[in-house]
Amino acid sequence: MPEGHSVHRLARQFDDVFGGQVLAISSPQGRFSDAAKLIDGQKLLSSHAHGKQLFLGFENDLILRIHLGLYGAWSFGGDEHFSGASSIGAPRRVGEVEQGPDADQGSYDGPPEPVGQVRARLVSAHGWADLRGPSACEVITEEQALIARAKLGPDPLVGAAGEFNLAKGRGTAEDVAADALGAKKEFIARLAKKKTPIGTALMDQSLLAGVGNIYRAETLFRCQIDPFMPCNELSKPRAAALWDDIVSIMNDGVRDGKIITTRIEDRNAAGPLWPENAYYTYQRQHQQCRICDSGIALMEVAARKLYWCPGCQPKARKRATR
DNA sequence: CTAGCATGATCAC
DNA sequence: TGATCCTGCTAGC
Repeated sequence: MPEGHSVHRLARQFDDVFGGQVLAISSPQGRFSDAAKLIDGQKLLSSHAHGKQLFLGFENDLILRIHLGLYGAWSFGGDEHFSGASSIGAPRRVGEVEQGPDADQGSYDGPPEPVGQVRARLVSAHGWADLRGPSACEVITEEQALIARAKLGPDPLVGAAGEFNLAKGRGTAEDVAADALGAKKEFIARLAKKKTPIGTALMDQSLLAGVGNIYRAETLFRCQIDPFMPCNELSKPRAAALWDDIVSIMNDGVRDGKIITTRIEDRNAAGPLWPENAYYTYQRQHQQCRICDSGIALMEVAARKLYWCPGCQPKARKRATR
C-alpha cells in the first residue's frame, strides 16, 4: 500500500544500513528460495526506487526487484551500529504505515525466528530485514531491470532520497535538476496527449510513477482540478502546477514518513495532526470540506475509491464560464 | 473471533 | 469489469 514516498525512504534505508555490505539472503517461507540463492552472499552495491518499485543491485550484477503491492511491508532490526546508520529514524517496519524504532533497547542477538510468512530475509553483520506480502519479489538481470523501469512513467521523486549507486556515486545537483526538469516536461507532454480523466491518469504507473490513491485525491484537491476532467483539457500551466504540487507533497512524504497534505491554516488545531488533520479529501467522504461548505464526495472508479470536493473541484465547463 | 477492508496491479473474458 | 493474489489491521459481533 505504500505510495512512492515510502519506497524512496526504503531505498535510502537499504543504502544506509546495508550499502556496501555482504548479505545473507534467504526465504524462510520458501517461495523465494531459488531466486534467493542467486544473490545470497553477494555485496549490495545499489539501492534505487522508481515509483513504487525498489531495485537492489548486487555485486554479481543481479537485481532484486520488489513491489510491495497492497500489503507488502519490510521489518528491520539490528544492533546500535545498524540503527545508527539509518537516516530515516531506524524504522521497525515500513509498509502501509511506518512504525518507529523499537522501544526496548535489548541487546542484538541476530535475527529473530521468522514469524508468519517471511518471503525474503536479508541479514548483514549488524542487522536484518524481513519482507512480507510483496506482490513482486524477483531476481532479474540489469537488462530486465531496465525494461521494467522503461514501463514506468516519470517519477516525481527523481533525484530525491533513495537515488544511490555505489558504483556510480550520487548524481551531481545539476544532474538531479536536469532529470527533474525532464520528468516534468515528460509528464506535461503525456497529459496533453491523453483524453482519459485526470483522476484515472494519475493512478496509471506507466504515465506517472509513484502516485497512489491518497496523493491522487489530495493533489487534485490542492490544485482545484475536477478528477473527471480529460487530461488534454488541462492547460499547460495547470499541468505544470499539478506536477509541482505532486513533487512538493511527495517530498514532504519522504521527509515525514507519512502523507500529510493539509496546509497549516486548513487544519483543525483541536485534533491531532495525523491522521485526523492530514488530508483534505481522502477518507473524508460526507464530511465537510475544509475550505468550502460542500460535503466530500466518494465514487468507485476503476475499482478504486475516488474522493473529491464538488465545490472546490468544479466541473471544467463550470470553471470555463466563470 | 471474524469478516471486511486497504495507500496495488495483473490477468481473463 | 470482475476475479485473483498477497497480509495485517480493525470494526463489529
